[in-house]
Amino acid sequence: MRPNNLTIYNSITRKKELFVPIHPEHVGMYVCGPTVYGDGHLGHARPAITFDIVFRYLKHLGYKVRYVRNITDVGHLEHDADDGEDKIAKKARLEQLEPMEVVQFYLNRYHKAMDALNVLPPSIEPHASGHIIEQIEYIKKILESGYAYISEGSVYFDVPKYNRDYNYGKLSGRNIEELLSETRALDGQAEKHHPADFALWKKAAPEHIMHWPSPWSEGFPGWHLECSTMGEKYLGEQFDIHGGGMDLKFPHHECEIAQSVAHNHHETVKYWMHNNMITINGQKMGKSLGNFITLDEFFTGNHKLLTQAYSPMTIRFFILQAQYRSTVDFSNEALQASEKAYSRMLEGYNRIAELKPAETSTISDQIKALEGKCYEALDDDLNTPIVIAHLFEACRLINIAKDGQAQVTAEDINALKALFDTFLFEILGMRADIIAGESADALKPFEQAVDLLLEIRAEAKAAKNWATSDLIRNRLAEFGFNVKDTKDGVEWSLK
RNA sequence: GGUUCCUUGGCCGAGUGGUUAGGCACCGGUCUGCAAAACCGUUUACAGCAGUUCGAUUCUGCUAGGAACCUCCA
Repeated sequence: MRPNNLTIYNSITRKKELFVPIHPEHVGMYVCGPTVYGDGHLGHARPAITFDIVFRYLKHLGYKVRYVRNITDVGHLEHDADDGEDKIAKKARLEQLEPMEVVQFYLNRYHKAMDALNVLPPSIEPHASGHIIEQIEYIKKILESGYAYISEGSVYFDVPKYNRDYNYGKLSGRNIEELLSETRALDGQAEKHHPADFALWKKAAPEHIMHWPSPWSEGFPGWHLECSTMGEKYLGEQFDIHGGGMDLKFPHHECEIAQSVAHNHHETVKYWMHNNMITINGQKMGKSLGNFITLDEFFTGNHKLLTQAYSPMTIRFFILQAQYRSTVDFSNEALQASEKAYSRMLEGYNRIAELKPAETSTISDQIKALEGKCYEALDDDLNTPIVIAHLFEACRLINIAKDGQAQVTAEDINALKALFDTFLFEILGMRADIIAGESADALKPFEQAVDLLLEIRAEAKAAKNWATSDLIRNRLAEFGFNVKDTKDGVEWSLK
């Protein structure tokens, strides 16, 4: 194990804390996953990538990590026109599909997008629908402890009672008096004792197609419950990290805390981590505002707000160029800057192989310092933009070495290679192959044809036949090829 | 209205009580038959006002503008 200096910002204490796992060498991490009734959008990529970095870094440090990310496939209520009909059920009826078919369809697409973004699969990906029995047992225990009540076949969490014994609002900084005065009157509130009470079990309306038997009614679990239940089932009564988007702080995570305290009489989570939002024109990208762009649309460029397609690695790099607790604003300009930046970094990385080792080094101190600086940045609450800045510094050193402005030893070259392999590829999870896109084998004949044309051009150039050489270069440019004359000969790339 | 938070140069984005973040763009240079590309170098900041301080972009207060949450949401 590496010595652990990792500090993370704990949302519940509102400060950076040294990360000390509950069980030495093991880490339990739970992250709120997607609701699979639609395609994932750019906003969904943020927590996936953020906690992918946490997962990768903890593993790199030598911890045995169990990472649980749930799939919400039941239980999200809607309060508006459809009177609490489950969202997934609604969509299923709309499309005349089985609810589970909808879930599977979008889940497959979600996995595909995550794979493209090089997000590692979590250790366990439990479905809410597969844990109805556990959720019912969980409710029973809360009822036994007296923090819930039954009303008209539904079970509600008794927030005022809980708040007398504990502190409801601890995470989000709210207090119950405000909630009393501020909570709006919503449909179906009559069966609640207090407006702030929330459902643990909801009796299903007759037209509701996703429901399960329970001691209280034929119905479905409340939407905060799955995370408490599955987190405890797979990670225990106490675990290290719980993550999710900032928009889930209240009420979702607040309710989770209340549920688990009512259930276990102590808190479950040691470190709460929340990623910030991705904005578009300064506003949160999301379903309710209808201003989201799906990941597939980014990959294909098929959206009116996009001026081009962006590769998954461009998206990943873009997200990593901001610290996870800051909002990050989407724009074509910003994405294009990321695309160029990452391509430049890869060029730097590829240039390492071309470096000629010398006997002595003029920049070995600077090269050696970079590793420690990268660890320092990661240890400071996963400051990925700083890691990237240091990697650009490495690129600069590689370039001046390549240019002959500095000398490097074989040891330096290995250190540079290791720096990229560890930080860029292993921990930041970037891939080197993604820019090229198409599979190399399929492109081989085309590459050979281009090489042939450039050979002819080289001969023309040697004969000072500029007309021919320029014709080849200019026509290739029209077809979308960049031709570069370098000291070491001609290079080309597809734009 | 309440809770929490933000405002950094042309753009995106780090960070700090005094010392260059980084990227993109711009400009200058190197290279080149020319060009492009590449590489090197460099310029433009900390919303406004007041206070604390030897010194504030960084701390405090006020003002202006913006965001998230309070309803499903990553």
